[in-house]
Amino acid sequence: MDGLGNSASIDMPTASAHRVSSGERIHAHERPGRLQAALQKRGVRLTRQRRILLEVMDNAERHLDADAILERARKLDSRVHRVTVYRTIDLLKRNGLIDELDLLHLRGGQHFYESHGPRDHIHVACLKCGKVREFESRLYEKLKKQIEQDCGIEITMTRTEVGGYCEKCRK
Amino acid sequence: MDGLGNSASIDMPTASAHRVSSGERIHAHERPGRLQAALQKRGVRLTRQRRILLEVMDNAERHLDADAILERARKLDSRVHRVTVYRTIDLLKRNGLIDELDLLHLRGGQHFYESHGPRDHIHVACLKCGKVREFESRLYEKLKKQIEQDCGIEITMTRTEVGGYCEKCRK
DNA sequence: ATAGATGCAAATATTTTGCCGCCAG
DNA sequence: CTGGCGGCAAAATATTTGCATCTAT
Repeated sequence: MDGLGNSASIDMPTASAHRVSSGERIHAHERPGRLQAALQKRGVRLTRQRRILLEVMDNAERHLDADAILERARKLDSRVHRVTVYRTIDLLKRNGLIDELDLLHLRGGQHFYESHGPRDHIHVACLKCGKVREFESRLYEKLKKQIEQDCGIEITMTRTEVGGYCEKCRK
Repeated sequence: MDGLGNSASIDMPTASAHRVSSGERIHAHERPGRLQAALQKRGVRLTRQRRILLEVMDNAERHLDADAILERARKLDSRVHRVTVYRTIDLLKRNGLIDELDLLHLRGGQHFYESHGPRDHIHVACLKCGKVREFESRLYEKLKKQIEQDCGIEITMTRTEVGGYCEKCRK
């Protein structure tokens, strides 16, 4: 049941941060921190709170919003301020290191972030149970090429979010 | 320069509402109002303010946010309240008559709305000049079918937003 | 030493809610 | 007539900004 599409079931964000850890293939960054390395290479100043925030985002197994990031960061070091979370998110966005998602605003108006790897993917959400999974497809890559050609645009970011009812929730 | 892809250049939302009126093919609802007709058929009560709001949305040549809708509505009848705009948007969403877009939050956190026709389309935005155009493609339809199959989901809504730099802005 | 980062408080921006009087059907 | 609808004020949610202080380099 997959073929082209990769998948990773991910729980919807909740205030109570608990991982589902669906095991393998979450993404692929472990100890040193991809984000931290990237910023360092760009000569960005690495402060105590940045290190913590980057670690949180690097190790997140699901899409976190600002609030969830803050919560996790504070478990590591309570001296992290909410404003710093927003400023760090902004820094990472400006450097093109993370993607901002809305996940169809299933639970409010906030944004979710993911440290984006090399491959684009689609977010597929069940409107009933809230599960979100990621999906990659060659067709998607083809579609983007078509858009670039036909619209004469050079694409730098994409966001595809699909909502519907999953197998379980249809029964 | 088109083929599969339909296109319609649309200005980015601005406080000062002025239409670009790129002429033909904006969508396809004129006088009586597709939205109004749809609600009437469903037996929804049609109040003075609803009629106005539906007219505004039916005749919009570009994607409007709540504020722009209010502004236009007030030009027709100043007795329309902001809260009513939100409640009407909610009504239309619940009835599946409009789509909610973020347009990549090019200008803030607000949402944009469009009275959706039968065909899904992709929103392609230039990150520099802010122009948004719509794009339809058979490939997109195929992709959705693939997602339904591979993810076992029954898709009820999709949102694809693409950002990049258009021909003019690359020069 | 110093440019840039953080903390704190307050401001913004956007959307939602409670309550009560009003109007479309 | 009456139940849903709209107005108003206030709350809620999400994010940003000004300014003084601190710190990584």
